[in-house]
Amino acid sequence: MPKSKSSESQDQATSRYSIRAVERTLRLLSMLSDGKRRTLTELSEAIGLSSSTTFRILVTLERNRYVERDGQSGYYQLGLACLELAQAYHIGSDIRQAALPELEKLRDETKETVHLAVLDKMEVVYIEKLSGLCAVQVMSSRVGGRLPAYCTGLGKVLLAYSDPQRVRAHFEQTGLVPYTAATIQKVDDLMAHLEEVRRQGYALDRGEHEAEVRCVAAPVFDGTGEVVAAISVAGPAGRMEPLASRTDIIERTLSAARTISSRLGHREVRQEVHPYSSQDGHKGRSSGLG
Amino acid sequence: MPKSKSSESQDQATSRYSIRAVERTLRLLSMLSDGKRRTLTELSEAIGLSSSTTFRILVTLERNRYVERDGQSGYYQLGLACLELAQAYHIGSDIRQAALPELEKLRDETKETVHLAVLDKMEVVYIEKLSGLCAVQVMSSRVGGRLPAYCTGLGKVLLAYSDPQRVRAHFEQTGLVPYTAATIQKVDDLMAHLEEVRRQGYALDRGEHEAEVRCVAAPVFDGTGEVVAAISVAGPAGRMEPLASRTDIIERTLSAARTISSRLGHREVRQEVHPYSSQDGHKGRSSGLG
DNA sequence: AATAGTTTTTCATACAATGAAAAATGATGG
DNA sequence: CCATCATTTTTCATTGTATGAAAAACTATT
Repeated sequence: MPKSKSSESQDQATSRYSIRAVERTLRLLSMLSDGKRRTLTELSEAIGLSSSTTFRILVTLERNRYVERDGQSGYYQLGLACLELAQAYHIGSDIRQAALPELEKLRDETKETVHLAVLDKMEVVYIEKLSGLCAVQVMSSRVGGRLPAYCTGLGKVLLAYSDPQRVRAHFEQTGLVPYTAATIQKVDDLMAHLEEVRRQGYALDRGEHEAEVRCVAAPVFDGTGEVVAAISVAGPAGRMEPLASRTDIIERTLSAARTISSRLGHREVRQEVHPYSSQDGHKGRSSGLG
Repeated sequence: MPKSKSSESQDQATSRYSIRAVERTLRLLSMLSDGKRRTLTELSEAIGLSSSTTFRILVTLERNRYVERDGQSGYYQLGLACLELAQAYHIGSDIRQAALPELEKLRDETKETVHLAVLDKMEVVYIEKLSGLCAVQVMSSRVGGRLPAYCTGLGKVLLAYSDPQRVRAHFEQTGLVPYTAATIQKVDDLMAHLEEVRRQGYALDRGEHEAEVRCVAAPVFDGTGEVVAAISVAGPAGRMEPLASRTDIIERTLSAARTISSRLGHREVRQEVHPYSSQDGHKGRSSGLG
């Protein structure tokens, strides 16, 4: 058997104060975060640690219900404690607290699926999802799930209020993977589009990630004027088309976003629809937009 | 005798293979699981470690998004990674997968809130919740949340199929805290009630935890014949009363539970009657209705 | 500006985490 | 049924790393 050729120098930027054992543990957890079951051997090979060390980490996690074993088969998977953490995250999240009532209202008004999301490492992470009242659900989104930012309404809004330099640098490095015919594929196009989104104050998604999905997304500001989240209304093309003309949906989405923002302490200095002569191109300060 | 003469005073039952640093980390996480924000000092005092150690744990968690800091205020709270873990837990959970379609059907049929839960350490942990279609929600249940088992429909079902010895021993030690006038308060009463629940094949809750809530719960079996979960339909007293006469709801709940069980490989034949206390079939049989 | 209360950093040391390898367990199949 | 292989648990010696103490850098609060 070939000794795991995977470079164990993978510990890379282990920052000055982080604890190795803990770091390894968290890596193991995130390794299990695809929901697949794995054996000890698989895990220890994947993470590049000896089976004894991996075993001890797993024992510790198991004792605390972060992983559980599938009966006698010996397969490991995530455990109950993970659910409890998520609940706690939700309880502690101002943003979600502030948004929930508005999201419900928005869902009831539009009958479509509404989302709340934040940006992390240039990806969209869904914080909340309220499924639409009509018929079948086809949205692939999940609370806690990640999607690329550049091809979703939520993501584009969030990117639009991020530092353009960083955005460009990131996507020039990673590239823009096309999911549908509508996916933006060139970084230049993306940057131009983001500027427009910022000018408009909202983003539209015309099936850039899932061909049949259309969506309207708007930014949520906090007390410091930063964009901390975004909300969206999404539905099948059939009901949302033509998107730009559904000013009712756009208006309601923007309105909900404004309400949530104000609940987070955001003072509307001016309307967000203003020319683009910013002093500071850095963080998305709404006052700096004008 | 193992040579463990070491004083494991503080770290209590640290099992043979668990890793101290990891154990501490997980305790810190569960400490944050009430959603409250805390400072480093608060946390280090609460967990009984030096501020430097606590700091290093937190740094490691933060790097991996398991905790985040509330701006400059320095307050720590759970982070995004927690959400992702929960999503992964759901994906990997057979039980939830098997149950979801039936739960949706049950919700639509009854218009009430339906739950899926498992037992952990004599507590009910909610795995899934689908809110009722009618009006206001008053249920305090949350996915990932815990409630005492002895005063909820789900809990009573799950206890009814657990080892009575253990159940009795546990509650004799912890006692039965009364939440409402209807809460069972004596262990003997509880045990007698559980036996009945088992005979019936389902449990009713007449406001034993929340005065205004009524609920019907039924067990879910897996391929080995074990009860691995329970489902319930719950709603306000006004709509559910008189509970025992709502045979429609009871029937539908039992039926859904049977379908889920069979999807988990449970064979309906009454083969695996547990050795002790072998009354009549404790399967989801409907003879005991009314 | 001075003080008190935090959070970060440094540092020396003990001991806890680690990999290797041996023992136990379990699966396969001839 | 035993022999073979694969995987999981346990043991063990070693070192490196996690740790508490204490000092330094910050932040309020007055």
